[in-house]
Amino acid sequence: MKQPCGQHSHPHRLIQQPLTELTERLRQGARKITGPRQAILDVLRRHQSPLSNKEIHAALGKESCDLATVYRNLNTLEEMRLVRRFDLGDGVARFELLAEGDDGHHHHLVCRKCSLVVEIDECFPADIEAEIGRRHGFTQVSHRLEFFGLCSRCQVAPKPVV
Amino acid sequence: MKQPCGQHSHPHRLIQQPLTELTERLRQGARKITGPRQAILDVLRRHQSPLSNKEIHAALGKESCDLATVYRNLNTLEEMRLVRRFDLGDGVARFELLAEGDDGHHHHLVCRKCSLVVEIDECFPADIEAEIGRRHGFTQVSHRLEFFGLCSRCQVAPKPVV
DNA sequence: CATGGCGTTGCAAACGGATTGCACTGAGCG
DNA sequence: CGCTCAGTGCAATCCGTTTGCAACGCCATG
Repeated sequence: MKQPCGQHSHPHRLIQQPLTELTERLRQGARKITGPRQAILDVLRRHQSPLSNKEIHAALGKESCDLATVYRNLNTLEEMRLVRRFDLGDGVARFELLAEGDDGHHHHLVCRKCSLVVEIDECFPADIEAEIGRRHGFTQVSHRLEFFGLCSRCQVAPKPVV
Repeated sequence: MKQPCGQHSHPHRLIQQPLTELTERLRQGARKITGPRQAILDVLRRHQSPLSNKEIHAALGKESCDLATVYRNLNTLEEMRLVRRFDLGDGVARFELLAEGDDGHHHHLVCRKCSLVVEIDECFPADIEAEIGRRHGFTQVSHRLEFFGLCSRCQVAPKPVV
């Protein structure tokens, strides 16, 4: 079913432009540019909505690797700030590609039925965090904010459309 | 270690005032007033911070019951709007007692190190939800908002104080 | 272009929170 | 005071995620 990772004959084909920059960032962390690593980043590059480990694993084509490797890599990539982790509240971690220099701060509007995810611009007045922190003696305050609702499709269709 | 639930000799002792009201709401749902049920509500009544299933189970004294029963009861109680479920992002569900008529809408400020939880008043202008929904074709929009930071204790102490 | 170290991978086992099937118990109605 | 069905204990199970270990392979260095 799965095949060993060392066997792909064109290891760099999927990486298009950001190879240099990517290589740079990987090297800085004493990280290696492996087949699975590239393939995972490539899957994220092709999707706009946050993807779960399992979804990413399923989307890997012939470059597939073990699910555990997907987990490990996403943890690593998050550490390196190449991806951002989202918690949509269903107990499944999802990830988005993070652009260079981008702090990736935005929120999501999630459909309760079909889990459709829309990116949201709205956010807090930034000073509220500091204010809240000061009021309660906290520092380094950040926040997590997600909206939930019923998307237009699920309002009419009683059955979820995945 | 655990003892059967039927053995407590004073089944109603812990319930103080809200027995009538509680009984009312339980009866309406064709629910029974059992020992574990009372004990769980009582534990929540004695705490202000949200508690996990495991914490609640540990806090049950001689009224203890099976952990599975704690899970089942909290699901039931949430359904009945007697408690509110919080997701603090660590993959563990936590619960707070919900007062009669209270919609329980508020948010938390959580310490990243020691998991201290403080209740927060700040929230969104209510119309933002509707606005966001309208803009993206969603209805019934709600939100989840949590703040994370370093509490005053953990700012000085490098080690978490649980 | 060969070599070696260490970061990475596959595989399987384990982990932790949560759920569930089943037989038994007991709350509360008539 | 019985009957009935919600509730319970117990153990098995589920699912997302992590981890131990041996083999592998990326890549800095010679």
